[in-house]
Order: sequence, then structure tokens, then C-alpha cells
Amino acid sequence: MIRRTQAERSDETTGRLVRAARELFGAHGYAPTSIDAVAAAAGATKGAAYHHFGGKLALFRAAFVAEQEEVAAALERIPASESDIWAALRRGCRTLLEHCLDPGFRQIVLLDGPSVLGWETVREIEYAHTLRVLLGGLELAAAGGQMADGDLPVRAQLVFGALCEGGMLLARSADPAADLPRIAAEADRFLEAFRL
Amino acid sequence: MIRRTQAERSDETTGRLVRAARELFGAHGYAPTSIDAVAAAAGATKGAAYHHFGGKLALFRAAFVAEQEEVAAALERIPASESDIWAALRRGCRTLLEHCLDPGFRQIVLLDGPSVLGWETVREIEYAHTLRVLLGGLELAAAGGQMADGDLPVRAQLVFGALCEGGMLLARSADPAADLPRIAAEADRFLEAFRL
DNA sequence: GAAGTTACGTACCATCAGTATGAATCATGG
DNA sequence: CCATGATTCATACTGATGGTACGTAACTTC
Repeated sequence: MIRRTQAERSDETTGRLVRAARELFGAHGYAPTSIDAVAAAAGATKGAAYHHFGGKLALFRAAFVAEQEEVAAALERIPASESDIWAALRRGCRTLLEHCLDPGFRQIVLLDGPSVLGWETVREIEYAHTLRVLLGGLELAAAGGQMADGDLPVRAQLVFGALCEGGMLLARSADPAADLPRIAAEADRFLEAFRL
Repeated sequence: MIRRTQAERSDETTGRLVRAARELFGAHGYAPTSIDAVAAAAGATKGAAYHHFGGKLALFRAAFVAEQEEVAAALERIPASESDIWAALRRGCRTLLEHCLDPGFRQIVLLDGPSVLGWETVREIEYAHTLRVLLGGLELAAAGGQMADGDLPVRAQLVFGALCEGGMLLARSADPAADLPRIAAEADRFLEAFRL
């Protein structure tokens, strides 16, 4: 038997559990996915899951956070590659829209998240990831005198809501590649409303 | 024993069931609310619920539709009271935002709806109620030459998504009366983006 | 290497969605 | 008005599952 530290054991088990949770919750939704199924997919048992996580909800929360981290990371890579702030904002919107083509993201973040975790918790997590990056972009534009004054956090939240709906539309599309520009165009006009 | 027609018996029972479903699903959410609890609150038993509805999901769907009908009705009363189409649109946004102060609406329509019914079903129902009225307003503005061309259904969907997020923000606010104007102002600018 | 802690598996319980079945209520043809 | 059939609903039951209790194995510390 190989000898590992407790930390290594924990990390590997929790990692496998979260990965399995993302897969199963993402593919079938929260309610139809049993803890036993997640544990089995992770090569463990319910006992391990309940040892490392408070319950099914905590496991889902971990999957939700993982999804958020992934999108936030993708969004944060943008600014460097774009010249001006408005190009970066538009690119960010497209990135978010495209990310909605991932079924796991849609199911966990957009569909089940609010119902399972509650809106407050969802917002708190998003505010530390996706919304943080988006709001950062708006603040940057405002600081550069390129965006109308106003309540930027509210503005970010509204833009985010619009983009999520757009993402669901996109995912539902029979030809996402063809529809992305049309949806992105509408979203862009939303942003342009605040451009100076 | 009073003698009633079958239709009367059915209508009263289903009506009480849907009313109880709206109350309990709205107050505690879908998952924590049992069919037995709904049936008991309606003065009936699970048998009646399963006779009139396909299952828990169908009962929730009925509650969801009832919520939608209520908002759609409120929105449809607006045009008559406003002079021009843009005033009506702005008023409609405020109405939708204010409706989000109702906890039952938030829980059933905004939080649980997508998770329980799936996005396709939710959109289908909304397209027959709330979204229909909203889209109708946009089309009216476009027909009057007062709105920029574009994909109006997509536009309506995005506006709707933004308003729902705004509504959740409003509900979370410590002082909704004070925050409504600020949120509505941001939402109005969204709309103005498309004004000609 | 002994004692204590952490990680995990297994057996069990309570709850609840859904089903089966039968009884009560109502409709309808004779 | 009664007999037969359909509809409405209540009750008893089953299976699945989230969560708990407890025991064992792996690791850590002294």
C-alpha cells in the first residue's frame, strides 16, 4: 500500500468528488443526481462525500464554485489581448455567451444554482468571480471617462442577467455559430447604451 | 350532502390545490414542499392531487402558469393608461420590477422555475404570457418607427433577463422604495439604447 | 509503537414521490 | 328511478434517497 499524507488523500478524494459532481449535476441536474451516484463516479462512497462535504448541497456548491472559477479565469484573460476597454467588454460578452454552450455550465450555474443555493448565495459567489470581472471592466471604462455614470454594480448585474438569457437562447439555437452574432449584436447595443 | 356537478367538484379541488401550491412552493421552494403538504393545505389528500395532476411537477407547472398569468395581466393593463409607447414600456419595466417584491413570484418563477421545469418549458410559458406582452410592446414601438431594427424576440428576452436580475436586486434591498428608482433608471437606459 | 486523529465504508432510518386499489360521488340510458 | 358506468378522491403501500451512526482502516504524534 502506498503511503500518502492525509492532505494528499483528502485532496485527491475531494477533487474526484467535485469533478464527478460537476459531471453528473451538469449532465442530469441536481435533483435527479444522487449522492451515491456522485460518490460512485468518484470511486468512493457516500461516507467519503459526507466526511468532506456537509451534504448534497455543499457538494453542489463546490461544483458551482468550480464552474464560476473557470468562467472568471476565461474572462480575466481577455483584457490583455484587446486594445481598448470597449473592445474588451464586447469580447467578454461574447466569451460569456459562448460559455453557455457548455451544458454543464448551463445546468449548474444558470438553471439549478439559484434554486438549490438561493439567490443570495449565488450572487455572493458570482460577485467573487464572474461578476467581479465584469464589474471591473465597467469600472475601468468609467474611470477612463468612457462610460456614463450610474450604479455600476446594478448595471453589471443587469448586463449579466441579459447575457445569461442570451446564452440560453444561444444554446437552444439549432445553429449557434450563425446565431451568436445576432445575439451578441443585441447584447452589444445594451452596452453601447452606456458608452460615452 | 349538497349535490354538485363533477365539473364543479373538479374545479374547486384543482383551484384549491393550485392556490395551496402557489402558497407553499412560493414560501418554501419546490424541493422542501411535499405533495402531502400541498394537498393538506388544500383540504384534500395526495390522491386528489395525483388524480388532477400528473405529479408534483405538473402541480408546480400549474402554479408557475398562474404566476405568469397574474404578471401578464398586470402588464396588459398598462398601455391604456399611458400616452406614448415609450412611456408604456418604461412603466412595464417598473411593473415587472415591482412584481419581484412578491416572494412567491420570485421563488416560483425566477428561482425554481428553470430548475424544475427546464428552460425550454419556462420560455414556452413565458412566451405565452409575460414575454408576449413585452415583445408586443417592442413590436409596437418598432412598427411606429420609434425603435431600432434588430431581432426583437432576442431583444425582449435580454430585457427580460436584465429585469429579472434587477427584480432580485430590488427584493434584496433593505429599502426597496428607495432603490427602485435607481434600478429602474439603469433598466430604462437599456431600453433607450434601442430608441430612435 | 501506543495513543489519538483523520478518512472512509456500511448499515440503518426517515421522508417522500409515486402507485394500487377501493370507496364514494356523480352521469346516463332504459 | 334505478342500474350501470365514469369520475373523483382517500388510504395503504413500495422504492428511492438524503442523512446519520458507528465501525474500521489509514495516517500522525508523542
